[in-house]
Amino acid sequence: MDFEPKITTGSTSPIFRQIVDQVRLAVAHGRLTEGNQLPSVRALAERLLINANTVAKAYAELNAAGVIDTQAGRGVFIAKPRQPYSAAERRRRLEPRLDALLTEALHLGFTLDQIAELLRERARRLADSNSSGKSS
Amino acid sequence: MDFEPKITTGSTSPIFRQIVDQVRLAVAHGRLTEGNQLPSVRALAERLLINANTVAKAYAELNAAGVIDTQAGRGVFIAKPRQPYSAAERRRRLEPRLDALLTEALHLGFTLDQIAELLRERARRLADSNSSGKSS
Amino acid sequence: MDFEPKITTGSTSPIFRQIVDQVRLAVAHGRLTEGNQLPSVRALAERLLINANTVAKAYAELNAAGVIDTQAGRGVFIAKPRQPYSAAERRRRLEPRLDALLTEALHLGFTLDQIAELLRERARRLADSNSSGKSS
Amino acid sequence: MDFEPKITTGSTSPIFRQIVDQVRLAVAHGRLTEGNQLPSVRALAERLLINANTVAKAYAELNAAGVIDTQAGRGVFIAKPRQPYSAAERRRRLEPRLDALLTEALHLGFTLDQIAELLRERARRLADSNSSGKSS
DNA sequence: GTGGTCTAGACCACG
DNA sequence: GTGGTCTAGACCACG
Repeated sequence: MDFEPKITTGSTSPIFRQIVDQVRLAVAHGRLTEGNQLPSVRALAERLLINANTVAKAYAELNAAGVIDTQAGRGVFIAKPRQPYSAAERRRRLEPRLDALLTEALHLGFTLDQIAELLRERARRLADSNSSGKSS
Repeated sequence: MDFEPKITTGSTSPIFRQIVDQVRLAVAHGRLTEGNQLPSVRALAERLLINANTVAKAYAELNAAGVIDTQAGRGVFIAKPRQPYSAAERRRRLEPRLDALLTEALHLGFTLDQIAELLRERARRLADSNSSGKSS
Repeated sequence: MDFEPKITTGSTSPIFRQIVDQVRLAVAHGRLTEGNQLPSVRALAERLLINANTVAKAYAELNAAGVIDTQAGRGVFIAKPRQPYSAAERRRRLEPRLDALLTEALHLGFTLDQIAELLRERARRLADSNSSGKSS
Repeated sequence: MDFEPKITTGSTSPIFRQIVDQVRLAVAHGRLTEGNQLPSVRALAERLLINANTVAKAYAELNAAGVIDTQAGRGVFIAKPRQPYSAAERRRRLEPRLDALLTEALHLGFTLDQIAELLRERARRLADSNSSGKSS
């Protein structure tokens, strides 16, 4: 319940998406695991100084994606990890994001090999922070 | 002037972004170099059967990014390449996007090796679709 | 575009769900097929005398489920049929609905065999209305 | 009085509905018959470790449906079975639910035979979980 | 014109 | 107290 997302109001990505991404990241890092309770819609809205509907929208998306279980009247909990999409759908969902990343990285002047190496480096960092609990 | 972007009206990404990305990719791949002329806003809009405002918006973004020079009354040209960012700055800009991609991909159930392989596959496809599409 | 859902404001199921179900049913019946355009968010909201956000919520769910493709600035279209969920996830999603139906039907006094027979009968009706275009 | 519903707090369906459904199923299956006594609101709430209001709400619905008789100061009993609906009325009530289930299932990619098979499987499971769960 | 995001606030269902 | 639905209305992105 001490989950504390940070949002940036003037950012490129919408507030509800920042919440979704941070919950996913926290799950990927192992900071949130099955059964952990998230703050209530209203509590998180107050803490972040945003509208409760915005939090509700983020939670609805996480719910649809099977990341959290929402229990009306009880609260919001991290769900048992599952893999809802078919192999084809998973590729379908990842490819546009890969294309966007590639376009951006190539234009920044990175070569494909550099991008792949950076990717592995970030993945290691992710794995480390996962096992050691927290690192910066 | 024979630059011929391909746009997909039924795509997820906005038309203006497809144009921006394809110009940037062509520059990154060396298919468009300093001084090359691009079609005028109106010419490109007519050829692609899209709204002239959409092309204008794409060109405006490319102008602001220093990728092209719009010379009133003369035409639109690829600008002198500039590398305004230091190596550290380039990494700083790319890393959050890499992290977001990794989180999403790992969440979808892909392994790091699968992600790297898909990345190379998409890079091949992006290069192919851009180089083979020069004539109309 | 002549898609005309009927909603009941005092009903048990929320308005946005009624819209979702009717689009799905129309697709199942073959009355809506790939590429067909749906009314815009605002147009449908005006026609049904409901708030645009309610229609937007229905469309967002259909979008997430891959039933429609939403193109900002262009409109809403029936997507190419696809099967986004894994086999396990499909069962996971169907079972609670089967349980609810069984409970209701058994309490109404139907036997399991009667339920199964009724199910086939409704499926035939669905198939018929699909091939003949429209029936009551 | 040895009626012992099983509730799952982490479930999708509300607790009060789980109680209602289990009483209805037990009646439909003949495991509870006219005159059988159910635990009092408080007793059941304590046994299930849930709020007494939740049990009260379930009993209220069962009362309204004529499934149970609450006799103030005496207890809660299974009512005389009544079959208030004509055959036509029963079908009229079930069909829209069958149609909704079919639409959803076909949309998920199940064939009619698969749906029928799953239906029987769930019916077996519902019967088992109810009959084998009589003692605490 | 199209859809997307967000706020403010009401009302309901569930516990 | 918990989350869910809906309205009314502002503002933004895209074409």
